[in-house]
Amino acid sequence: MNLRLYDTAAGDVRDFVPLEDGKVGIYVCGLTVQSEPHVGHVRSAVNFDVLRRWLLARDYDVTFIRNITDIDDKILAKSAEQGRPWYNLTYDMKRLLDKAYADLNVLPPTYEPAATGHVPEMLELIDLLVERGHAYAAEDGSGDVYFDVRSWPAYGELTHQSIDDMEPAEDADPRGKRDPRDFALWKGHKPTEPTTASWPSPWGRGRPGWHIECSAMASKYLGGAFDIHGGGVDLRFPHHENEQAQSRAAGFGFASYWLHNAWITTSGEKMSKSLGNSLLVPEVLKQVRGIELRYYMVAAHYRSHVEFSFEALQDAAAAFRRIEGFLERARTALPAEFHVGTSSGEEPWLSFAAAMDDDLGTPAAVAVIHDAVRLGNKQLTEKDEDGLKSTYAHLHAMLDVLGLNPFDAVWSGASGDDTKLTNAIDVLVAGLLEQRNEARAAKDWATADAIRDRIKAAGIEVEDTPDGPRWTIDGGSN
RNA sequence: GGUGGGUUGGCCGAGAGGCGAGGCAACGGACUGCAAAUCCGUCUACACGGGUUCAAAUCCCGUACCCACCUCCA
Repeated sequence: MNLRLYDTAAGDVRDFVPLEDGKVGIYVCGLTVQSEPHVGHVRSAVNFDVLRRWLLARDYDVTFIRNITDIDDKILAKSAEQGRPWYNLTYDMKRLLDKAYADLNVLPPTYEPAATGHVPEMLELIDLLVERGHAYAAEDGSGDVYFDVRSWPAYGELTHQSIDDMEPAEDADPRGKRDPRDFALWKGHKPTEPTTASWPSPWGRGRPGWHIECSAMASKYLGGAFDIHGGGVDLRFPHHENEQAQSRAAGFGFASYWLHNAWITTSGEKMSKSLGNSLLVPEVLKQVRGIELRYYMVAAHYRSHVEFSFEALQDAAAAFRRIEGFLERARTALPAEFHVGTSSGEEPWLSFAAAMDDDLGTPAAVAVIHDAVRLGNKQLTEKDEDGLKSTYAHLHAMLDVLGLNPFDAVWSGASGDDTKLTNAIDVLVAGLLEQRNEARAAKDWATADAIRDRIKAAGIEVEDTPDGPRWTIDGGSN
């Protein structure tokens, strides 16, 4: 069985064959750190995190580079608006972004290069493009350097467009451009912009254009040719088209596969257009736990639009709690010394793997997980310990691939205070449950139910099981 | 104008010629003092109009509507 991925450049699903056996290099366009991360922003990170985890599960040696863009027009505009240095804005936003990633169990990349740390590499690349006749300094003395799209016949190949069919941008400022579609590799410093946002170059002080950073950083950390380049659909054009054009014009092979994740929208429109803060990651995490939000994202295919709604989010959370509930019951039922091994060529792993190999078919993979949960619940009631061990172990392995294993240490609070608290509650609840048991033994149902209601009022759910009552804090363990 | 994607049941969300993913909700049953949880069962579908085929949600043609991108965007 082979992994197959949808490649935007090919417009179809292709067998994944890495350039070097057993190794995969991935470059993902991260965020421009100019505002607080909302749910839409983190989807991309979650989607590509799943890709990465699946490749790791397939025993690939994965190098995963995800950049941040920390200098651009918007950053300068916003920082000016907010009356603080641009580098303070980007630094703050980056810290919030890191927190959001961590809350969603997105693995840290191998490295996270920032544009401003790679100006020399970009200048080197621009120089090479000028030398090869694919770039030119603006003729109006602005200090800009442009990529010459007409000099690169393959321009448009990634998004299957021809230059002549492209609508010139309404606000295109022709300045010193030879063709309105030429794009900036380097932007000459403007007196209205802070000098801290400019770097020396052969063309005078200035700052990098948007696209060049990814070309420079990808080749620095992954080599001139690498396996997978990812990002949101909106980046296909112009960003990725331009990246590919300039890299290939410079003589690099660049990416073999292009993967693009779809949007999360609200009321049918892009989140960036939505007003209000309710979709910022920390806000959403007031309603559901990080693992539940992640489940919501993983349960949809990465190439499908997700129409965000809190109702759907709550449904997803309920579905996830079913999985979690089983795992907790199974863990209690299994001997404490039972350790989960690695998964192998058995069901349901095989079905799960087949789903994942099919262009990361997480919806089908999640269905396999639910089937396993149903089977496991049956094994639990039938006291089929061997079967239960196997199901439990497989679920661990599958959930690990999706980054959704509730027992993963990342989901529990950072402090050890949780355990203390749990123990304290356990002692208190145990006392009440003892009273309730006495009442039940005396068939005094009114008293028994009153005690249960009282515990419930504290947000603690009591369930009677064949092995006696057990309690859980409402809505999971967060 | 060009390019790409979509429309599935009460809701979410897969599938891509036959064998009805899955979850949530609802209903019935089992279990329970009652619940909860769990299990078993049931129900509501493929935007519209044609066509191809023994067989279409799936392929083809057309129509409608929606979304994204065309140099700020995850």
